[in-house]
Amino acid sequence: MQKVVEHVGVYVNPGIYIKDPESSELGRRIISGSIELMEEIGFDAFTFRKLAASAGTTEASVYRYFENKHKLLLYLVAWYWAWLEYRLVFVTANVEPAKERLKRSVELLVQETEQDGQFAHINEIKLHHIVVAESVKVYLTPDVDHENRIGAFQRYKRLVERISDIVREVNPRYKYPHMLISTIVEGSHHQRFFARHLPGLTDKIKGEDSVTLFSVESVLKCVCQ
Amino acid sequence: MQKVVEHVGVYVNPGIYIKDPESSELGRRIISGSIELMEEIGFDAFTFRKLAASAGTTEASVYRYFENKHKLLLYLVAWYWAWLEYRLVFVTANVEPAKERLKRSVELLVQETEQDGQFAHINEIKLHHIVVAESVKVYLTPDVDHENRIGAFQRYKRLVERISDIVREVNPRYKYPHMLISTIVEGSHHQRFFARHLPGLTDKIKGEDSVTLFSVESVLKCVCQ
DNA sequence: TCTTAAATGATAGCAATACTATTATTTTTG
DNA sequence: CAAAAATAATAGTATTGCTATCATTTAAGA
Repeated sequence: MQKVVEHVGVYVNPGIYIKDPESSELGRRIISGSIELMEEIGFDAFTFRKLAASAGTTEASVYRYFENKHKLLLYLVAWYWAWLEYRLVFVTANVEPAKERLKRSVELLVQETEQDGQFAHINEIKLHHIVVAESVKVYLTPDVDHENRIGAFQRYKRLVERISDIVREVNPRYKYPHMLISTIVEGSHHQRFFARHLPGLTDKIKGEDSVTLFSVESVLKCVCQ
Repeated sequence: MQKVVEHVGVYVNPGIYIKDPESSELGRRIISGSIELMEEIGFDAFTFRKLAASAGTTEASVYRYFENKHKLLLYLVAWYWAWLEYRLVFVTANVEPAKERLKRSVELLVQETEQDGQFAHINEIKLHHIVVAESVKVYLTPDVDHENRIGAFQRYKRLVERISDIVREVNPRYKYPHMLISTIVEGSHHQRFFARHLPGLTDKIKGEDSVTLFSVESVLKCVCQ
């Protein structure tokens, strides 16, 4: 029997996995092992065979948890969104005015990640690297529509929805809240990647986190006035 | 011997291919065939074997033009950037003030593509779909740094540079011109994709091209004031 | 026009990948 | 402690990504 472990509010849609990796020691080893390995060699070179070897199990066992490596990436990214949403609650609680809440939300979305001690088997910093480098591959696939139907992007959509609500609070007449937020989120991933590999496509100013400053400034300029 | 065909200013860096596909009839068939096939089945399912079949040639012959399918995608995307840069010259020629030139440039970057009769073997509309759905895969790879060194992203970087120059003309004190432009370009791809598959992440208002309106409005708000 | 080189086609083959299946062994749990 | 569930061990298959070989066509130079 499978127990549903609802880990302090960070909870991933069951449609994504075959067997909940939080429900067993091997499952957690698969998750932590895949974060290590994928961060190191990238999604394309990542295989279940290599994962099994590095996590001390077999290919067949990994397949009992995830249909394929694409679903596993989906799981990692969905976990990341769930984790962000969970933290969003704390970051915005009792903050007034709405404009300040918006600022803090955007900072949460785009800032470089710090380790969160609560989840022993998840290295959040490496997971953030994976999200930056691979998360677009999660929806840029011919199966988007099907995966959307099974709720694979629920967590992402809800996060964007929540922050769009704050945008509307700040300026109810602003026409493109979802577009603005999803552009900033995806954009921050690209910009972090560009800063490392294609500096000609970004602006890195010494001594500041340019991505965060740019994101907050852009959102506020677009929404207010 | 290979002739270099510099097709009305749309010219791709030679480091990307083994043999210039513009230099032979088979080469052009490979390009047009790959645009058709890749648009239909997506980059991941696309293989040289399938391409050869649909273009009436053999796998081995395709390999004489491109090292692998990744390089072929690189070529298609680089061609697209070169084509955009070529059109940018016309769109901005003799336009004053700089703010109007910026507006038109952004429109060119983010608008849905129309067919250009000049290039018989290239379907620009389908190519734009490929760029929207697959172009991030071109740099989100462990080989970015190497490919950057061989000039694979030259065309993209130069396009962003040119428009950043216009931004600086409009407002010399604006701190993040490259970030702004590359965010808007990549963002427009995402938003077009979201509009089709994940509408919850975007805002589609009937009777308008929301992506273009949002992009122009955002750039002007960020740059001016 | 003949000769030679270059480009293409036809075919084969190989290592790696993405799975599936089978059976043996261990672990869990009622 | 028995039965069921989970995992390990191993094997196998179709597809992919790529290389190699050699025959044939096409183009180019003398």
